[in-house]
Amino acid sequence: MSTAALQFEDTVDLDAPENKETTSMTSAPRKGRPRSEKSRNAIIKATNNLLIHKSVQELSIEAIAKKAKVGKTTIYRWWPNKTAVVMDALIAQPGIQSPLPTPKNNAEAVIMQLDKLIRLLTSKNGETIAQLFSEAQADPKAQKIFADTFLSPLIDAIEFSIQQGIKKREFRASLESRMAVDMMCGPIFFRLLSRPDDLDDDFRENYPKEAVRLISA
Amino acid sequence: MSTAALQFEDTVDLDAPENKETTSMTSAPRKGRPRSEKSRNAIIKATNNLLIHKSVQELSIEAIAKKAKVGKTTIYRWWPNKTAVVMDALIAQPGIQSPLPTPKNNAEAVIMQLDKLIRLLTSKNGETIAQLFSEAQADPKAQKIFADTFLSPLIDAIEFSIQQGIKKREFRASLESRMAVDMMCGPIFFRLLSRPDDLDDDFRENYPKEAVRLISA
Amino acid sequence: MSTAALQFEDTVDLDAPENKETTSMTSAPRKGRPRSEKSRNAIIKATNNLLIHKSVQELSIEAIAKKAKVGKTTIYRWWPNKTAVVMDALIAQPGIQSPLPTPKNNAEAVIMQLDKLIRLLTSKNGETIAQLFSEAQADPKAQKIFADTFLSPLIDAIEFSIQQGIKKREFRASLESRMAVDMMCGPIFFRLLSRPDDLDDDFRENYPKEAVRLISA
Amino acid sequence: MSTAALQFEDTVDLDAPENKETTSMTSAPRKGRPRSEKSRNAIIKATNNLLIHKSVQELSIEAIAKKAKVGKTTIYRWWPNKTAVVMDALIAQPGIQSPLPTPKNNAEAVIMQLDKLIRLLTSKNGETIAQLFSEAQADPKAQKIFADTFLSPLIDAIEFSIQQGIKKREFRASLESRMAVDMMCGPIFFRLLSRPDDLDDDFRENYPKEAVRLISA
DNA sequence: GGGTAACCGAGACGGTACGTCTAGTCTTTAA
DNA sequence: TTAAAGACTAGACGTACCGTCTCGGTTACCC
Repeated sequence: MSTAALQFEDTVDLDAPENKETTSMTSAPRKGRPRSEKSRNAIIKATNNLLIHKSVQELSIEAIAKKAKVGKTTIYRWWPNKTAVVMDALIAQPGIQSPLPTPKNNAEAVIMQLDKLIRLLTSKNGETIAQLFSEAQADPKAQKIFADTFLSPLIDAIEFSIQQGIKKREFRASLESRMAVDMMCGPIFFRLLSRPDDLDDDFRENYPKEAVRLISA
Repeated sequence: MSTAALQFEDTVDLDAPENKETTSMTSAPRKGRPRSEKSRNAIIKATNNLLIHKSVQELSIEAIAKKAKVGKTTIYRWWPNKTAVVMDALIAQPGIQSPLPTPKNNAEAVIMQLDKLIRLLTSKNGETIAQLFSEAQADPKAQKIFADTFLSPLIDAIEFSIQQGIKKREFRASLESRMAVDMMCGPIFFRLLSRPDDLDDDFRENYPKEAVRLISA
Repeated sequence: MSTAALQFEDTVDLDAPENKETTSMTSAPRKGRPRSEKSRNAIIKATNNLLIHKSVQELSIEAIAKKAKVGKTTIYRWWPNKTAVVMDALIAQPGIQSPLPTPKNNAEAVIMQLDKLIRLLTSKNGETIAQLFSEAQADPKAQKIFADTFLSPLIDAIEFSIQQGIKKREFRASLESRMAVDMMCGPIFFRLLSRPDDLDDDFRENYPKEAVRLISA
Repeated sequence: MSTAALQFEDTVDLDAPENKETTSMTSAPRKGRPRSEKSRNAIIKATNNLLIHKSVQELSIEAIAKKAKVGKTTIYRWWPNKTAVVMDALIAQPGIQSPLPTPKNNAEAVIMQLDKLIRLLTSKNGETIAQLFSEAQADPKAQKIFADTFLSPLIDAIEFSIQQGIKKREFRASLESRMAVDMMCGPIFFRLLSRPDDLDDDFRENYPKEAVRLISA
């Protein structure tokens, strides 16, 4: 999904999926009227606008269609459900994917990645992401979309750094990388979901260092 | 909320709240027809039965009322929302609260508490709890209910153990107890929500010890 | 529309119109891509197949297009509406038009025409015709198509016979031919629409004679 | 359904049906909130208002609900389909049922009944009735409703007069009453459906007499 | 022991959104 | 150049629930 080699240039690489439903990269000479890019943009924009004042749960496909001046069918044609639309809308926002500066070692890499994650979840989209994460719980389809589009790229990158760190003896050799990832990211998401207000500057300042110290050799 | 002194006898004490909305323990000689305990039980039972085949999100007040042969109004009179009903239904299940044996030190206490938490989330109710946690994201009222009824008792108990541990020099002095709690519990919930299948015996075996080791002095 | 002279050779002449929208008989070397006869046949066939299980009202252009594996536009380009398509599909069925034997007088002519009409409406297409007649009520365009293609040829022929009969003193002189036609055909259609089951052999046997007797001198 | 004895006082007796879906005549102590008569009236009124500018086909349940400020469910709860609503709306209009003066014989009775029928079909509701008649073709449920509510009362009354007339030797003895009814009513409905504009004063003046003459002894 | 107050079930109410379907139009590529 | 394919906007369909309301009835307490 996300090539580790690219991690610091396009860590979260949310636009990579090449999801055949939403993008047509195939050069097959498609017949008929092509998908309207204008409609797609209108839908994404409308969704983002509505998300400013509403929660994901309150959001309705109907409202998006109305605001985007688009037929409901057009939305259902290209996205399987609300979660998928919101996901795409989220990704389309500028600043979601920003490259990280090159770190001097893997500890610093992880710290930077955690810091970035916290920043992301603290931003005005944090709440939306939390809601998406939640929404996904009950719907395996949505869960897969969330995992593929958002969670995996993020986690894979961190895992890669940790694996590198273990190899280079920066981190403890006894570490299982997957559990290490959970230990790094878990607390952040737990705060997001349980006490989002405590996801503050103070936390962003201290947590990454503290966390990385725990796994350092 | 939950007195720390009781932690090992009734740690999770989910039935304690005496929420004035759901129970009337006040001995004030209320007028009128008293609440029908039969109806309450029917509702709880119906909810639990429905939860076997449906997710919390799929569950509807209407369906509960129908199954319990109860008027919708009766549900709305006693519970503010679906989350509250499900919560009560969950608590009513046997085996949710079980006292823990007395630990020989605070490290062991935390390990036992984490183990218990994992067991709880791995049980057949784990999924329901995850869904409740999620559902709560969009609705502050539900969030408060979930926190008060489930999360706080649990976390407070762990925090108490950690504080004790810090005081007794079992745990690192530099620790902020709140963050330590997040570090202990976060990874568990993160797995629950992101890769519930990895919340397995192996994890239950290893994680608590590993986690506690990290904060030990 | 239908020349009276042809009445007994091709009374109902449903395929006569040479409607420029539906057929291209002009030998002018039309430019551009020629109309696909394959598509036309597929549409007609699909329509007839769908009519076996569905009423005209339940039939949709969309369904026809899908079944015929044809774009909706292709249908819209060649037929103004559903009624027109169904009409063409009906006509394409074999056995709709059959010439009548030469009658010995106008009374017999009318009887034969009524008998033929009843046979037509009793056949497996009778129901479809009734539905077309109905469908036309709400849509003037459809009404015109139905009248031109089906009703007028039929009625004109009967009216012609009646006019001849009046002239030859076979029928009462006081008769207004238009009203006489209504009196002949009305009861048949009324039964068709109100109690189609009563449009039976018995009726076909007795009605035409009875009706003609009423207008005979 | 319609007692013949009442024919001239309440010939069409459209409000008789005592349809269990729409009226509750049973003295059973009904549970639950009773049906809102206010809503029922609002729906009927809205339907009639909309029918002024729209055809039955153009009419939508949604539009009725909106105009009547009523939930769609409320309409679906009490009427099986659009046809039924329109039927009830039609009946509710004043002047639909008007008693006829006492006739001096059965011939005059039939003439008066035919005249009334033509008047009814010529009135501003004529078009709606034609559309209902049509709409009913494809839907057996609607057909039954139309027959029971509108057609039967009307036809039964005429048939009764004809039967009386036959008994009293006013009409030909060879007549089968059912066919006679079709012969009387068929032409009227045929004109209504095929050339409604010809359903004019002239026709109303002449047809009934002409028709009755045909069946007179 | 009658009155009264709060409960109970049932179920109708006005609404909102769902996901599907169809109509008729518009915009491409293929013939 | 036109045909054909298929995406487009628009909006109705009938269903499911929401949270509220209004019934007739029941069950306690309080005078």
